[in-house]
Amino acid sequence: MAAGRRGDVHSESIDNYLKAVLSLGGPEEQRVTSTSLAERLGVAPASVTNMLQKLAAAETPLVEYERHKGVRLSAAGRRRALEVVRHHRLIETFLYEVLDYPIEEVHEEAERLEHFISERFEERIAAKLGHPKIDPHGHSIPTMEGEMPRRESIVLAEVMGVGTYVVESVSDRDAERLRQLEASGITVGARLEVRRGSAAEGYTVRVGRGLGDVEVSGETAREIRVVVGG
Amino acid sequence: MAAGRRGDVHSESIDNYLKAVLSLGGPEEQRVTSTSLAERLGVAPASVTNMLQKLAAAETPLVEYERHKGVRLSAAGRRRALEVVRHHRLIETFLYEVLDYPIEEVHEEAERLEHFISERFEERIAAKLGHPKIDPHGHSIPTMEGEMPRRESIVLAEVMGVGTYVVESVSDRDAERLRQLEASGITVGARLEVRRGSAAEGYTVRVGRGLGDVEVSGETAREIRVVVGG
DNA sequence: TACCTAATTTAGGTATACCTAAATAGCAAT
DNA sequence: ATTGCTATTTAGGTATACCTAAATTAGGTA
Ligand SMILES: [Mn+2]
Ligand SMILES: [Mn+2]
Ligand SMILES: [Mn+2]
Ligand SMILES: [Mn+2]
Repeated sequence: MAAGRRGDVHSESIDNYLKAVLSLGGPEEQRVTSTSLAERLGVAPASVTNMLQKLAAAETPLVEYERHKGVRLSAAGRRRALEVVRHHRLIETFLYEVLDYPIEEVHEEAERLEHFISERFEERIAAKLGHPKIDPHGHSIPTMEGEMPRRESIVLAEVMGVGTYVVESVSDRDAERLRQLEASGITVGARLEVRRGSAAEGYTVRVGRGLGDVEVSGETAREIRVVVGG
Repeated sequence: MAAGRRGDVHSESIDNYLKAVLSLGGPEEQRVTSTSLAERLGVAPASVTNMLQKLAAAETPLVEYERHKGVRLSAAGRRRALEVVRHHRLIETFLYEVLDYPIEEVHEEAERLEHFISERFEERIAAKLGHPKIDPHGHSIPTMEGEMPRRESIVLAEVMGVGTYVVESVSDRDAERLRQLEASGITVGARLEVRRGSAAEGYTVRVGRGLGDVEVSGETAREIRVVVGG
């Protein structure tokens, strides 16, 4: 069978490709390479090429693809990607707020469920949560209309020299890292006083009104976004 | 790849076959024919044969299969089937109680999500609901240990002559029927006064302390279970 | 016992989403 | 302009879960 006449050609796999293109393309929506997609999705590069060609050739193309030049999302592709991200972040918020999940467990569950909930489910949990704008990791939740509010913040790894910041968001990707950050108090909204460091050497920060200093590796600093002040 | 060494060979499809065998086999766990499975699952009989042979040939067989003689669940198959039924019924209860779904919409959503929630999700919604024993349609929720409490009740279609009954459960399978039953007050716990009828001709019943009589087709009567008294 | 029919199984396909290995294309340094 | 390497694509497979059409079988009937 031809999978559905009216553009509703979704699948868990396709959804994940679209999300990956959205995320790797960044705010400027740059073209994304097959290799980076392969790495992100944990599949072989050849599989990516295949899928991209399929997505580009669909009745309603989900990506714009040019051989050897990477892809970007089409309008339809972006719409679906944002819909799935909305699901993901609403589910995370719901698991955290309503079902009392530990913060580091919400991502994995949301990563699966995001593809299978109905519009009704989405609407109901949004209502139950009071139409939240931010998820438990500090990320913007796209609106029902498919708008993703942009927020101004910088990656901690870009910070040079001392200063005081507030944690805007923390990557949800690595549960173990999240657990450690949680343990040292580096959570959304926390005050961070950078004492010294750089992306190359890592940072020494003081958290909240804590007494001791905390070490943050350069790698971890790349997963934390902050805003100036505090 | 070989799908998983340790018996964890589940998939949405397999889960649905196991549930169907459980349900069609009845309390006596009779052998179930390919044809009835094909009908229930909406697939071709040949597809059923294929799947049954696969399930029977697995490292840990999920069914006992004999050519031309139907199947029954193995211990492992029954365990998984009951696990999925537990998911289904907990999800329905959750959607109904916590997310305020209309009763006739819970089944379809549960039918999908039952395959994708984690053990943690199961545990958390069970806790949130106070470890319920009955779902919104009046069906027993299997325990965490895989026990399904048996309840004594009869199908309304088996009722002969007049009498008073209480609705124990209503099939969740057909949303439209459920909406109509809801509208005429035939819901779990309702008092039913059977005025006349039979499975062949349908029934005339008085509901609760309602004044008017309600007609229930023989077909619908097969989807309602009642207990004597009220 | 031979026959008939309905249920079931076998055989041969399709589509999705992967994979490995073998081309090929882009591009940068000689 | 070549060379050489890496990124990417093509070609050819695998596994799952379906399907249709063509056997085959189990039972019951004549
Ligand atoms: Mn997440
Ligand atoms: Mn996902
Ligand atoms: Mn149900
Ligand atoms: Mn299901």
